[in-house]
Amino acid sequence: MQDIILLGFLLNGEKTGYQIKKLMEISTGYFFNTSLGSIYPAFNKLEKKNMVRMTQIISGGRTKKIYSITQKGREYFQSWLEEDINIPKIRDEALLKIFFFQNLSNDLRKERISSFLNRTKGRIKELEMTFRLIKKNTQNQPKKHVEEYQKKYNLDPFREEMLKFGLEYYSFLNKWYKSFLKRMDTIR
Amino acid sequence: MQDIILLGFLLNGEKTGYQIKKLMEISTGYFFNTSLGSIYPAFNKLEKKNMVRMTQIISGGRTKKIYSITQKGREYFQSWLEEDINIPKIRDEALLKIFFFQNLSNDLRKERISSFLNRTKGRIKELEMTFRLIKKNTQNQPKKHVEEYQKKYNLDPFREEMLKFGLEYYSFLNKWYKSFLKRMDTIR
DNA sequence: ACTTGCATGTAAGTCGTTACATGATTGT
DNA sequence: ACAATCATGTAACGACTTACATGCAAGT
Repeated sequence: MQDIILLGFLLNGEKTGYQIKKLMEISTGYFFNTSLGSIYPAFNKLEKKNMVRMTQIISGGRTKKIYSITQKGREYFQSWLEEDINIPKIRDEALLKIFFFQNLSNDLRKERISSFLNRTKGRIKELEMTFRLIKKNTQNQPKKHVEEYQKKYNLDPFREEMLKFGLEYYSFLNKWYKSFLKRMDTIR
Repeated sequence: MQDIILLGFLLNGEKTGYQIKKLMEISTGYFFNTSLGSIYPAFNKLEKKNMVRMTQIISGGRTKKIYSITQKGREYFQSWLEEDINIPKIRDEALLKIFFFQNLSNDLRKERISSFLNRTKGRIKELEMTFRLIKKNTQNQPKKHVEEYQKKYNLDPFREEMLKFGLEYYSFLNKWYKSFLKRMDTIR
């Protein structure tokens, strides 16, 4: 899966590992993120498998390794994309904690859920900000500017959909935990 | 986290690794599951750390290793439980696939989402069945029977809540993907 | 002068899975 | 007889993360 996202990001233009990391943070960040310490070795492996091609350049005194996707890489990515979509495994520490909540005092239970709620609200605000930024840069703007912006962030309608999904997902979480907090006292 | 769930399940009585695996499948299964191949080594490590105590018994010709939690294990579990709840990382392959949907034909997009929807419906039905089973065994039943049942499955109100959460979570997914499918043709 | 960001890389460790291997008991 | 379930274990591998290590460039 690590490989896939690297290949995917190379589809619309060559990039360095560092660039991809930055792109991931502002786009797939909330549902898929990976560290630089795993991106670089991953690229080395992909190069050995002839999935990507590397060009070393010197830009402003800095050495950069720019990767582009090969035909083989494209085919590999495509076959992944065409596969059936697996139901996500939710490995959720929060749910696990609540599963064992019988062993926690009611006061601490409420405190932890409240603080959790605050952080999900923060997450929602972050996503809302990204969304507003997109809208601002794609609505009522000269076409050229919009295209530049979309190219820079590799934006497309489906990626926007994913942002919307994130927003609704965290809203769902927020709603559920809020009502859970309310019910808390009545739960035994 | 692997360790934590093992310790947590030992809180209400000693168990074998195999038993815990079975319990996991019917209770935490949809949000946290782990393989036998990692449970056994995990127990060995926990024993070395004096978090659990092992008693080897022979029951019906079979050798079993029954584990019980120690004081040290209890403390370790408790300190985990009392910690702040982290926002879950959703590492979702489904979302990643949709993120790259621009590279898939509209026909395949629809097909994949439809099949995905069918499987989430299956998941919902599974959870509904478990839920009905609980209700059947805890409502209008002699008290003794209910207690036995709850003890067997380590049932408590919070664990029931987690089942309800799962149901609502998958319903949310279902709803979102359904509307996504409908919108599909209008998305570029 | 100093901090932040750009840019890459390695080593150690964690955490987990799948596949393989064994063997007994229980139900059909 | 045969399949399913109970019961344990190991080996190989995979996929990461964190911490460490280096160094230049740009802005304040």
